[in-house]
Amino acid sequence: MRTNRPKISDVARVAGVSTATVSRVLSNPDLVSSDTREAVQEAIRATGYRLNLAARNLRHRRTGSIVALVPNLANPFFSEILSGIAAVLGEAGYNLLVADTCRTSAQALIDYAEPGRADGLIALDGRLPAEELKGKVPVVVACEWIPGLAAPRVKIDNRAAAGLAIDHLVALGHRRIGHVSGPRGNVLTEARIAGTQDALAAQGLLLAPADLHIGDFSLSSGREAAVTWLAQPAATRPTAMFFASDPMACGFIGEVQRHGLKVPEDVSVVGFDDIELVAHMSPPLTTIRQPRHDIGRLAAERLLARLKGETAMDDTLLPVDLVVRGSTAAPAA
Amino acid sequence: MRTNRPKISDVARVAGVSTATVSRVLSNPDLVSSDTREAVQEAIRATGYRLNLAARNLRHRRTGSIVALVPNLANPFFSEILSGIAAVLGEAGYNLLVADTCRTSAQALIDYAEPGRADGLIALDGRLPAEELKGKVPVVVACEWIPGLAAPRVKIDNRAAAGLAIDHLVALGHRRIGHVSGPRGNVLTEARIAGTQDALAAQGLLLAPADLHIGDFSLSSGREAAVTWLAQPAATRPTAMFFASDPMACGFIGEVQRHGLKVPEDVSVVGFDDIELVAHMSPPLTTIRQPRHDIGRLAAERLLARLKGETAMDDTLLPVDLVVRGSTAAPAA
DNA sequence: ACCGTTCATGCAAACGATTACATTGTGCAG
DNA sequence: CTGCACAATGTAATCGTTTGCATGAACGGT
Repeated sequence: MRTNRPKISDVARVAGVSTATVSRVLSNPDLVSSDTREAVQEAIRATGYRLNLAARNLRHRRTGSIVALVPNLANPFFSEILSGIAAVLGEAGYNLLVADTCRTSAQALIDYAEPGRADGLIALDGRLPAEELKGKVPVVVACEWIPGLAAPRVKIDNRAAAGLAIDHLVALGHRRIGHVSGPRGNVLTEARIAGTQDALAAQGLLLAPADLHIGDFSLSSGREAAVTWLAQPAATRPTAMFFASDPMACGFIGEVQRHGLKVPEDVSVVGFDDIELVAHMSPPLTTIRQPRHDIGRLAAERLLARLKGETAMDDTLLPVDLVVRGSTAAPAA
Repeated sequence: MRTNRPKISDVARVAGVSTATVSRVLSNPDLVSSDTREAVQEAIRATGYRLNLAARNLRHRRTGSIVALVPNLANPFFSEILSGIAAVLGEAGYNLLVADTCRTSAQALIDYAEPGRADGLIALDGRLPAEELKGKVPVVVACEWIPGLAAPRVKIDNRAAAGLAIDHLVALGHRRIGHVSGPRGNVLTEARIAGTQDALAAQGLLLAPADLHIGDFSLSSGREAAVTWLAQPAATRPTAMFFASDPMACGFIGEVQRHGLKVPEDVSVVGFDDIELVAHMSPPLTTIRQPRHDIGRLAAERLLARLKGETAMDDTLLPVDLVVRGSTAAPAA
């Protein structure tokens, strides 16, 4: 570490003023006369001075960073949300700290919520312990939510989104529709299962227990669902499947095609998320589009507003679209 | 901001010792007798004391964070590298700061390299200005590299990787092979074009100017390459295409299929990166696998080693594999 | 009984900025 | 000419830790 980095007192000496004046030039230029201001700025240039953020933060009792807790950094779904968060925070002069909740110890995660570590926290993971987050830095939850935690939430209406998918399939003529969910215990999983059941019920249909597969959002769990589905007699298995994530839908389609069946002729498929690639597969995937970048942006904006004193705790619900592409069609006669 | 957060002096008062002793319990427990140590720990518990990192960092003249500069956070390719970086840094007790180079002003990016902001920097973007990074925090470059910057690099052998792809296609019997590259000015672009040309030359073949498409790694640029390719007379256009990224290969395949042609029957396709989804498309994509997670891990480890005093600046080259799947076959007779 | 070690602890000065308060100088009204 | 308001600057305390140095107690060897 260079020990010779110029500090504010060096600038002060060169400019022939006190450190207070230099500091004022830096953070409140109007308070100093234009003559001195220019002399100080010249001295800053001459010395190559750069502000030490740690010192400023200590004095201001803030850190200038926001931490985002992400369930899985490698998942493109989350990275696009992060991108939205980063855009807003960068503009506002905040640093973005990220931590992968699946690779970090529980204690370390809670420590991120300590003031002194970050000024605020955006949780993209609903499985964080509500109790441990109370009384620490302001929190906003995006996508998922944390039961029992009083924090603004930015998300979509998952039940309604599932309804869109089911209604589309029913309108095409499907009567037996299966669902591949996320892992048990995930709040999205429950909301989307409930939405599926509701929408089916509204049409006088039922989600048979055998047609509900518990997955984990990953490609391979979609493939496993395909194996089970393929093992059922063709006459009685669902003619359409609704997946709680696009990767699962892709895994399913890949496996089904490998067995010589065709999508959508032999089975219709609806995904969830609309990640970029699925529009270019064959068949292109019908799916529910989530405005991921906006979710990130809004979550960051809500958090910044809270840091400025806003106290509203209400949820923000973003609209979703059903994007109809080639993976859905009327069932075979 | 709670003003009543207990500080080290509160703990000291409760425990009946000096602040120095409390500090030693925290960072160097062996220096204090077990009696006092326990008293202090009890006082810490009683007061609910939590260390203020900003203060410690100020004193230690370090920040405890590493910043990663990513060209595009939303790109799954980078997010998996980030995941590797996060894994290593988290374990070592460092924070991971991320910034999106395409959404951040040039000055702001350079500021990240200031000591006081972060202790080190991992650049995933080769277009950062080498001059501006000199004399600041230690840097490691991953995937890409920055010409003129003396920093360890962690990457793959891009020329050799391109060679693997070309050799595979030639071995299948292809004689006219096209290449869709990344954007001009990107170091990977040049290396992969050179590798393609070298490998073709070694087989007595040539990359015709008309068969080199300049893309930008995105899906849509792959689709544009398909439009151009489709417009060429079927008899004389390339029978195989090598892409500098998987998304471009997907965009190409999607467009070609939409026009009723088949992969690999009508054209063989090789991608680059092996992102997770492409194994499940139809046809599954033949591609070059990059060990993304390992690239991230190694880059982080190299940086930590530099922070501990290691001075070696040599490059780390990671092995790549050709993953042969269904998108390549012998050309039609 | 004396003295040099060693061990445990305290005192106070850093780390590098910000800012409440004090001080000085200037202009202007009375 | 006096006094007051205000603008520009300086002085020094502060943010919460860490750590070099000093101190004093305990101990063992002679």
